[in-house]
Amino acid sequence: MSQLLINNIQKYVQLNDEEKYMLLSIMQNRKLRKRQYLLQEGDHSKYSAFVLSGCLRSYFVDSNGFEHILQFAIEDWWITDMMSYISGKPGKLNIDALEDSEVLLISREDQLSLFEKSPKFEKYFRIITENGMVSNQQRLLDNLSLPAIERYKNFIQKYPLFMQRIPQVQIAAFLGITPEFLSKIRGQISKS
Amino acid sequence: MSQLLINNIQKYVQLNDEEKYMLLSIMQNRKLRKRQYLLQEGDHSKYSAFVLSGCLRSYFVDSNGFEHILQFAIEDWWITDMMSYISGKPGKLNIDALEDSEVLLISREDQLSLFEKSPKFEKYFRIITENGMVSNQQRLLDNLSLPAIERYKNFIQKYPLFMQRIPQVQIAAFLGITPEFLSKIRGQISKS
DNA sequence: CGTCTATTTGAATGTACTCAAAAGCGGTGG
DNA sequence: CCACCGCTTTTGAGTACATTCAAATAGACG
Repeated sequence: MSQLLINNIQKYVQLNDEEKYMLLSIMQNRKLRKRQYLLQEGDHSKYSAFVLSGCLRSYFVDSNGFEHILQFAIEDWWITDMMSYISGKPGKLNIDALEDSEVLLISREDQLSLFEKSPKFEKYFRIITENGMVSNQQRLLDNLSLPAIERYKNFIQKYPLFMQRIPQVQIAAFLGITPEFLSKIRGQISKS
Repeated sequence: MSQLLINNIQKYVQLNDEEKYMLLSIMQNRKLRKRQYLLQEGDHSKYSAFVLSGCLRSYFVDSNGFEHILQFAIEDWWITDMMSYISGKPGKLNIDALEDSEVLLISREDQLSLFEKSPKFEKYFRIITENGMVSNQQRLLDNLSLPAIERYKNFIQKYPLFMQRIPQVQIAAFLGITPEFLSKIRGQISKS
């Protein structure tokens, strides 16, 4: 199963056997039940997780108790509380499983020592971080420039896979609207 | 003046004289007048810019003609249309100068060849990209979870330097509100 | 089947926008 | 150095998008 990670990396850099071995020997496998936390607010996010199967989310709980979702991660995606992961400080995010899931964990320490051992790993993470940044910027622009109905249509188009497995209440928390309003938007769309 | 860039890099990695020379020999100096474009929508963002002096902004113009600001960059900051810069495709952003400015430009090609020549450069850009991603995520969460007045208060706290030199209409376009509404918020704050 | 959660629907409310106009401010030329 | 012009900020009234709260309906799971 960890072949999924190797393949993901080899989209960007070619690894030799030694490098593959180094990587796999430091990554920890963990299974999560649906609704189980990988990380809770206030924890130090010691690990970054690569999803082998299932679906996780990272989210922030605001002062009124509302959840705001930063990221969904299905198979072949990375997820962590980056802020806490790179700073080593306690984070504000929660990460939990929306489905029974299996992940590979890498600690920041191990990741940095991997970078020292082979620049290929640094290159790989530099590239996926660049890509992640672009996604975040695009999402920010969508939030600034589009009304909720357009953001929802974009979401459907961009992440058709998510639609089939993620409850609407979670999608609303990702789009930045209430579940009630998302329901009204859907009614509006299906009539037109 | 390009010492500013060297110092910025040396916060994260130590460069020897050869590396400094490699870097400086490929960076192009450019002066911009106030209101001058560094990049226009539809262009390929060939360069990433390090600001030596002055202030630039990157922004998106929506279908109604409204501007939404993704980033301000003053001295010691990098700015580009990352999406276009890394993909090589035409971008949707504009970048222009809010003040007379001076920047150092690096092309993506030269940047990548720098990475090949010394992993220190890749490390540096990996780190600042990670940091940029964290800022973007924080901003996204603010937009999702806070009303405009709180976002404005956060902005003042976080970027006191910007307050003194950036017009309110630009700050409104960054916060995702109209200039009229920002003015009303300010009235509200100064009364309390 | 029954319980718990997710979704839909509706009425009242609030945050932020639109449009219009006035006031303030800064740069430029006479 | 002042006057004027253009641009930014303020103010106000009316409106719209999205929320809140409540209740009904539909779905999922043991």
